[in-house]
Amino acid sequence: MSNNWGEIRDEIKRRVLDRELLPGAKLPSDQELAEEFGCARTTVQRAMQDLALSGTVNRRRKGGTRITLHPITRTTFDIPITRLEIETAGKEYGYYLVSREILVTPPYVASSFGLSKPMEMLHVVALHLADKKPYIFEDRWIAHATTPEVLDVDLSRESANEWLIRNRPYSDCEVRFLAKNATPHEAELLAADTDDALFVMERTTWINSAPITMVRAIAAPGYQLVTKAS
Amino acid sequence: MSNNWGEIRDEIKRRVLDRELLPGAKLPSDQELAEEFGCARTTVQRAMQDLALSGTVNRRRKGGTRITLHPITRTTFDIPITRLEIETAGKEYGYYLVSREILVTPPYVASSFGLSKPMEMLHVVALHLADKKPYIFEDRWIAHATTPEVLDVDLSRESANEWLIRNRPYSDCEVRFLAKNATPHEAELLAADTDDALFVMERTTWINSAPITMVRAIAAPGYQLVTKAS
DNA sequence: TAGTGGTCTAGACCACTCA
DNA sequence: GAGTGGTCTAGACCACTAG
Repeated sequence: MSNNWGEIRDEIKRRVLDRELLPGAKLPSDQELAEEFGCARTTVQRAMQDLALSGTVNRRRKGGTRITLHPITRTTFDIPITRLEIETAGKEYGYYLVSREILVTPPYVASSFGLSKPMEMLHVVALHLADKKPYIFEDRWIAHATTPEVLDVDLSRESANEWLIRNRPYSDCEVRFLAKNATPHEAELLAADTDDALFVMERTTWINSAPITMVRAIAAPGYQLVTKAS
Repeated sequence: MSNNWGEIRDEIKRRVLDRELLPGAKLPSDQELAEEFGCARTTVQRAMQDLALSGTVNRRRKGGTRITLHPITRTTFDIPITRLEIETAGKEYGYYLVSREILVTPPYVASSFGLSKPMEMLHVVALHLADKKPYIFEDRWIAHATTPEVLDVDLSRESANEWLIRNRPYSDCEVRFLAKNATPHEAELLAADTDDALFVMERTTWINSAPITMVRAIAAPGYQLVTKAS
């Protein structure tokens, strides 16, 4: 007799792990499970909501609940502010503004925003340091047409990322992870060798389809993104 | 007067995007919001559950609900079966078993599993092809002590990944993303050049702390992982 | 210790979709 | 058309924690 939704979820998970329920198997209806567990249907619904969210089961009206046929690994990454990531690791944070200028967007930036024409944006290049060593190199474009106040910010003291997070929420965000060889310039800034494999995180954000910023964050050699999945 | 939870969620989100609610701002209690929106408290609770899950707000008993002070980008990746990923992209899937042998785990594998001592595992190397071109190179260790049936599977016809997914659910999974330079061997298999930057996805899975498998999937040059975030 | 969020119940109606 | 999941209500009690 389980009367909390977490126990019901765990019991269903156990049946999957113990192979009592195989991929594709159909579960009883919520109503029947409620009777089995001796609880209200709402409670079963809450457990099933969680299992559906984690990808364990698929639910369809009239079709019922089934164990996912082709399970996928669903991973969630929280990408923090770089300063907090470094400080949380117990290291000393450092920040260095490399350049700041208004330029016309090159094609790859415009296309990332989905713009049909190039436009002027604020281009900011900066370096984040952990214990005085290069950690992440940041190449950022900011649409000052959308956020004009950013032109008055002293970006040599505070990273554009932190200012934007406090002052410019976004409605949409696209994230890309990839690998690239270090250019001589990147190698120099990151204390790496030319052609070293570097891990790159790109993010583009919009507010109601108006561009806000696009950033390419290039990590120093050895960087890993780690997470636990369900 | 909103009486469905999605509308309430969207209205709160709108207030955040329009900067009517700033990071750190305290929201009225669920009870008060229920009166404002003219609905039951349960409905507000459902909306808030969603906002908390997406990282928009923080909720604490007695402390109330606040707009997240340091918003983070929370991204969710679904890592599918490679065959389905290729077929979904409308390409022809190919699979080639490179090697299969029982070996003692090298230190990096044992430590990834959290094992104190090395143990014998099945080591499988395979290549996934998209339209006859190398797509992902897979280097996998399978704990046949946990899953002895895998020794009888013909891994030249079916990838170990697909067999495991159908036959060996996991309770825990750790995922790592990183970049590495191609070794001569990897370069040859992936039709790349030695030292090309390659994107690597590593996954280690357990069932109730017993090791199942660890895989290092190395993608051909140009591979990107893309997702939309909230 | 009092306020706030988390959960459960019992019942109702609706929305989707399978047969 | 009927079965099943999704949502809403009104009320209750519990669990956590800020002041």
